[in-house]
Amino acid sequence: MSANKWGDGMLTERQLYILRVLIDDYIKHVEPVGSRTISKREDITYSPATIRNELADLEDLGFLEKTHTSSGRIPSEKGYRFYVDHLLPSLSVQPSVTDRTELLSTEKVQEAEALFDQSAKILSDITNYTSVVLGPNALDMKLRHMQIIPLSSQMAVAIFVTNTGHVENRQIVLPNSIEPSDLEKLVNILNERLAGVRLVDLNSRIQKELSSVFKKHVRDYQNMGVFLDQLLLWSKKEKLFYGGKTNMLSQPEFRDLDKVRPLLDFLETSDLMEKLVSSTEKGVTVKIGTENEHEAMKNCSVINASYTMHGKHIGTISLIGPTRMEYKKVISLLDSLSKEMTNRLNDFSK
Amino acid sequence: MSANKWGDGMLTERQLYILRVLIDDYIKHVEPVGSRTISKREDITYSPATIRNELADLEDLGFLEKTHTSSGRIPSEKGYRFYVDHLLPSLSVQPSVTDRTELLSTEKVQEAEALFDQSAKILSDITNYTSVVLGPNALDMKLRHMQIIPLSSQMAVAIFVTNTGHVENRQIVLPNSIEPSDLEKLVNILNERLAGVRLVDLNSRIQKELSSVFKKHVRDYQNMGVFLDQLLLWSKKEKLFYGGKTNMLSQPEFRDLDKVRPLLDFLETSDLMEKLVSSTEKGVTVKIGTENEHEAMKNCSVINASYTMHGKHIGTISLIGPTRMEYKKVISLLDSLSKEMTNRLNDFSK
DNA sequence: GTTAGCACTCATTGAGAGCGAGTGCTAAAT
DNA sequence: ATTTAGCACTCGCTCTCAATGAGTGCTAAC
Repeated sequence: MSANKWGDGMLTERQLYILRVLIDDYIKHVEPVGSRTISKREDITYSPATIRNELADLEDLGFLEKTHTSSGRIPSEKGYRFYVDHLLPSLSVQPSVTDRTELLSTEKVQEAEALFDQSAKILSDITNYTSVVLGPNALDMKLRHMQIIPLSSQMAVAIFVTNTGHVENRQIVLPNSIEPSDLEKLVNILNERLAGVRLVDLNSRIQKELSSVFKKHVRDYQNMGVFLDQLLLWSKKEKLFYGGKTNMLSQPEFRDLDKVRPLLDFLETSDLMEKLVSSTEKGVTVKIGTENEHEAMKNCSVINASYTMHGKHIGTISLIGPTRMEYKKVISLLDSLSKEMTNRLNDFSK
Repeated sequence: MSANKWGDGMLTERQLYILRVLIDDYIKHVEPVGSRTISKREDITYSPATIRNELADLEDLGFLEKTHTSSGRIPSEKGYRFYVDHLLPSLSVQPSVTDRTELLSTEKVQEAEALFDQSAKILSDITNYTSVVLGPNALDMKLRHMQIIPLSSQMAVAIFVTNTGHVENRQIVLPNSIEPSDLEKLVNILNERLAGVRLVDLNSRIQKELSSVFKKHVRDYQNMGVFLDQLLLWSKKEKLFYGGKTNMLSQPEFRDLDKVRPLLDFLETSDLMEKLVSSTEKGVTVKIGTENEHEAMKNCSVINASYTMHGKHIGTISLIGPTRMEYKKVISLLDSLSKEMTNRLNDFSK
């Protein structure tokens, strides 16, 4: 009789099996599972009483919970964690799933933004959960070309094109002192010297390396500092693409208004969302319940998968649903979808 | 005893007064209002029985409804319409309201987009309803400058700067045949000839006026047509800014999940939203219930106010809430907020 | 024209009974 | 030493029923 190590004790094969069956059933039917239900499965040869004993043990070990004294069991957070880590069948990709991800390929998705948006929409459609794509941080991209286009004597638009074809722009106030010829020189210097530098590094690079050059070519250098700060000081902005924000409403565990409200509010106020779906690890990661370290997410699981460009992790595609998620289906789906995104992205840059 | 014309009949002063009091009360307490409640007001000198007679008449005239045979009255859609058109006290601006709209001025709002976003957020915060700002259609702005920046031998980014400082950009595929010098010529011609033309009109203008010029200066003119279409064919995109999307959940009439769901879904799928909050009229307009001509909005009112630039209507700021809205407060608020937005916008372009 | 009085309606609330799915425990069977 | 049958018990859910109370419409009197 083989056994697995987990925490303090061991689990017998039978316990493992019962735990798996119970969680599968609960995920499917969203109702506490009793001993009779489990014993009815044709591949189970034990009586309800035996199952009950095992269930009591599994509850003592912290894998299961009861909703009230005489109810069936539901998985605890620890139970889900164990299920995801040790009980998930090998991640075979269902054919039906790959069919759907191919949608992504056939749709005419010309630009990266559209790809992210499409991906989020498709993912939430398939799963009926809420999906979030964290787009690449444009400021990590490298400068290809910049330009300043005057609007009036005082105002101008600064435009930055990155190597990925992304365009950042901002309105700036021109210093009174500056002359058109100086502006032109400035832009030329920046383009010559700073091509290939990440947008976010532009400002510090200038401070370090280019002050001498500027002094030589540009009049009124002291005013220039303020201007350059205005031009190159970025506020971090990563773009989030959502799909199925209201899908939470169809999850039976959130039937109650007071329970969905914090969730939906959380989805709307995106400043915390970024942290939630950021992932430093490659591949698919699963965070269950309180592992997400946010009150509103305590009954949710977040699954992240990262996509890459030229082998570098640049963003994530995530799924948010109740802790009782269809992990089996969803993990493999996210895996293949993130790979598909990676492929498509690298096609763009050909 | 004076009277007002409305539909087929007349309403006595007393009826007008009772109707107003009832709607005020219902808006405040969200519960059917009975004759006793009305008669208790100190400025009412009649007994409940008299009120009942009047209420019965007002119901016959279609201004009021009952939820069941022995309930108090609630306003009908027609009732609200009459209330908004004839019973609203003169739109005096509450001091508390102006205080809040000044927030807009003090916040450092540098760009138009930020202004719209801020406005939507502030509006929904004050009112606890859902707000939507329909941004100006960038394609109606005039071309200030355009540029094509190559990314690779095949791909390039086209950038269009408008007179308002807005930047539109798109990735394009370069025709095989085109030479860098030709591309430069093309851009020069476009900038010389098309400055001041609305983006949306660029393509047709070229077809009409510039084909001869191109033939003279640019080789391989036949391929150029496809390329220009790709470059200048816009898909309409107007930007929507939301505030308080989940505020609907705190409205007592939408306590029920099945009732909010369609609403929230509607708010998410924005393609119909644009039509809902578009308004050709200047000033503040109110659409009540089914006047909005969308199933999901049948129990909602939409209040639109347009903001302008150089006297031209360019967008709207709107509020979506239950038909039982605090019209009094909200209409004057929207009026002043839209004016404030107009001021701020015109400050930008100085 | 106004109002007091009264019968009537209907949504809401709470108590109590019955049901059923589930448990834990004990003692017998394997 | 396991496994299982049997049984008492718990708890949530649903149904019914009666009481309550806010409201109405109508009629007859003021």
